[in-house]
Amino acid sequence: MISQENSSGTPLDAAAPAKQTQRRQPVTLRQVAEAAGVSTATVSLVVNKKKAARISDETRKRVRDAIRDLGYRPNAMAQTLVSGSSRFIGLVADAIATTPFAGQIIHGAQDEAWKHGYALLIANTEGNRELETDAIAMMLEYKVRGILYSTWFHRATDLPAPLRESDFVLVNCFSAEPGTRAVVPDEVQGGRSATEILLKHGHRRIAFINATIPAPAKDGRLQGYKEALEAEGIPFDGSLVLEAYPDQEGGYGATEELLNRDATAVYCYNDRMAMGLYDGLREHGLSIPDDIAVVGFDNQEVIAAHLRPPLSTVSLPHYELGAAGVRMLLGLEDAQAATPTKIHCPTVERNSVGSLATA
Amino acid sequence: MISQENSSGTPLDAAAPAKQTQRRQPVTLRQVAEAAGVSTATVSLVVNKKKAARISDETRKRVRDAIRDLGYRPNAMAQTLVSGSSRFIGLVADAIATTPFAGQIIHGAQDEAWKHGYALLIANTEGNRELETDAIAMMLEYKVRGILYSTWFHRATDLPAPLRESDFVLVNCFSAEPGTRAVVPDEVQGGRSATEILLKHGHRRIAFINATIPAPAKDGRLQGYKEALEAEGIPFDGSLVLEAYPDQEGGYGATEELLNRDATAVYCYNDRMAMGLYDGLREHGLSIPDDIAVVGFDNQEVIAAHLRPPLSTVSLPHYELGAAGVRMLLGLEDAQAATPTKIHCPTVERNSVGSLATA
DNA sequence: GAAGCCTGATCAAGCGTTTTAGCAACTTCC
DNA sequence: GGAAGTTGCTAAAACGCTTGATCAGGCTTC
Repeated sequence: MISQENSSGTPLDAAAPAKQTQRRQPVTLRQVAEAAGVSTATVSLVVNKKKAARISDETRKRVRDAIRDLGYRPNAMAQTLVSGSSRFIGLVADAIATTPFAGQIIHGAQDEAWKHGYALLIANTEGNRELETDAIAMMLEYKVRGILYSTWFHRATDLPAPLRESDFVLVNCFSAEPGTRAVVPDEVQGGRSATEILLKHGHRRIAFINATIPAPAKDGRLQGYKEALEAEGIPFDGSLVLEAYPDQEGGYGATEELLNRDATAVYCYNDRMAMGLYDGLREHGLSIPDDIAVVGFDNQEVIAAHLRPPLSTVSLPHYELGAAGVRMLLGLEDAQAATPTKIHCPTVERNSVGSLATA
Repeated sequence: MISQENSSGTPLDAAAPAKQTQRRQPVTLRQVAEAAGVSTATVSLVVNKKKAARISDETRKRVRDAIRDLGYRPNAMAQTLVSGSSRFIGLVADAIATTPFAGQIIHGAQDEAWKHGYALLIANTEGNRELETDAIAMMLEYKVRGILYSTWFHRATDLPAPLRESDFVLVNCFSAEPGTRAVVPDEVQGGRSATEILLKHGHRRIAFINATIPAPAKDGRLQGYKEALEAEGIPFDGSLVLEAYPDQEGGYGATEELLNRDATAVYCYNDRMAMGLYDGLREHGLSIPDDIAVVGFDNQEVIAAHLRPPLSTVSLPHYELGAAGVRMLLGLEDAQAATPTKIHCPTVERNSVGSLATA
């Protein structure tokens, strides 16, 4: 039986199954040094490829051989101890599993972090304040370089107190407090783009099914809709703006009302509403896009790309939000002084608006 | 301008924007000790609530006051250095953003890990072997307690070499290598359950649209289907088993063929196929569940719960997989010797099978 | 041939904890 | 009143690494 290198005494260890493979005690710098017949300082210099250091090729090789033979891996904890700050970036998210959005934020943040040699330390808090505080405390104890505080939908947020003890950037949310860096989707531009897709296809009477729930997205997307119409010289007609709960049932339920409006096209607050609307329209024997064109918002792949017909929509740039958050945290990207940095929402054109004729 | 506590010299620091709030240099044990007029040993004992330690209430209070006043936070890196192993569990995933599944594994793993005082260190590798190796190396350098290696769909996998240097558990995948611990969904039981939903509603002629792609799920779900029929004394009829690509288009495309089979119910390999099938059936003017009952598999919320009618399905227990993986890693749950531990797939009944009469 | 300069390496301090051994003072006990 | 305990606390080593200071020896240079 192999002895446990960790006998620190959690009762867990007692129950641990036999090791799947003999795992050696971790090899230290000192052992490498001894094996190579040099000092630990020398090994350290070789490992870290310090160009300033003067080490002969011969020694360098001896050290490298020893490292390889022993399977040495630096102890990042020890390194961090001396350097004072780790290569961690913390990411606290309020809903990792319940929506596909957080996943993309994580993905973007992780890619960007890795690019700069950082690893992500993730905490899922489900919006629970106490968990949040604990998570941030944990991150602070691990001396993270900074923290990304993210929400699954774009909204205002109160900062948890301990966040201030660290460098931080808000992702997909923002705070009223001055001087907080934040990165959010450009809802207004997104709304404009969504509307423009329809305008481009010649539609003039475009309905908008907005959400009932107050949110930056609700205001922004409506604002964008108005701007797009205005740019085309089409007067805004409030009767074309409906409201419904932003999910499939809401979209489905809005069908009747929509049909009263005599629109040739409709822009839905999100893809889920569009999915419900598809069902409603179909029940009325209407075909998309011939009888009515539809665009959504969010680009939830599993929905938008696979509806019949596939849904034109506008992407929420979650990946980019995560990546931009990391860049901002690392000071690679300037944060505007007062307002959150806005990330472009790209359009994704599919067949729900008709053949892709350009205006 | 506040001086940077981290002047370790990444060029990034130069560009860092002014701090959002004055952040003190981290407070150390020694400072607390000085403030309280005691030794660092005493502070450490108080912080760690060692019951064995004999500290007077008066001293204890002085120390606690100092901790509060100074806003002391232990340096986890230093703690790890002395204890030899961190409170991290690594999780490497091959597709964090592209599917909703990994999110749930993370969620389950994180909850369970937190419960035992561990934090999750996450790496998204998109299946890239090199990234995987790097990620595992990073985790080893941070002295993780162990590593969860997970895939987004249930499959066999080759172990990346460095994984063996750590304690590890495979999640949602398995290896041919003997003695590797793994936790996977119970596909056979899932297939049985899916079929049973339909049997329970009185169906006897049940079609199964299986996937074309080879996978444990393909075999297991078919096996379960057969078992369920057999238990009811219904002879297996191979002509009732179709195959299609496991997505919406596949399901849609299978409609015609399905209708030739004269089945009163159909069990789809996954929810996405069911979604496509819904469209196909509707185009034929058939109604669900009256003309034909449908069940899916996976319980992809955004689809299954919101189709019209909502889809009965079987859950892939991703949350449980993550949680069980952690428990197994910590030795809290026994791993069977030879085969992966199988996690139950619960059924989720909705209206796509008719009113919920019990057999 | 001494002063100075490279070159290639080592020494040793220090990062912030934990933890064991031990010390001083006080109490108890006979 | 001295041995034996008990109580409350501290000293110091150790964890694995980085890094500025230092050193030994050989080579130039005048």
